[in-house]
Amino acid sequence: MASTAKIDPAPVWSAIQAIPKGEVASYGQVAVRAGHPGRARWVAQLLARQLGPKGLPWHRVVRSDGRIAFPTDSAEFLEQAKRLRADGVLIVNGRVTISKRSILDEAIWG
DNA sequence: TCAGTGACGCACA
DNA sequence: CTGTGCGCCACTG
Repeated sequence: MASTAKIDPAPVWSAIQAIPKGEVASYGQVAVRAGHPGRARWVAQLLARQLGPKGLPWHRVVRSDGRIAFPTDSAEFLEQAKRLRADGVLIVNGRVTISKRSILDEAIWG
């Protein structure tokens, strides 16, 4: 069989959808939640390819430092920052102003 | 098949 | 605190 055998991204979309409004999660945390620990880059790649369902709250996925993955001068950055603010998340210096990484660690699922 | 790439993460200075 | 370097792994051409 010549199947491409690519990993099923479904659990990844599920993990992102599971992020509560007003909170954010890191790529690594999403990867773990999706059952693929250490695949943070893979998760980022999926989003970069703009795959996944339409209503996917991709803007709630940030770096482990709470930093937005895009350059501060990028249009994509402004887009994500705008959406996060709409969710009630405050952004300062391109960084999510949440109690350190309360969420990035395990405040959500841990 | 091989080599390059990247919306990452972490250790170290 | 910031900046730099390396490792990681899946996908693309």
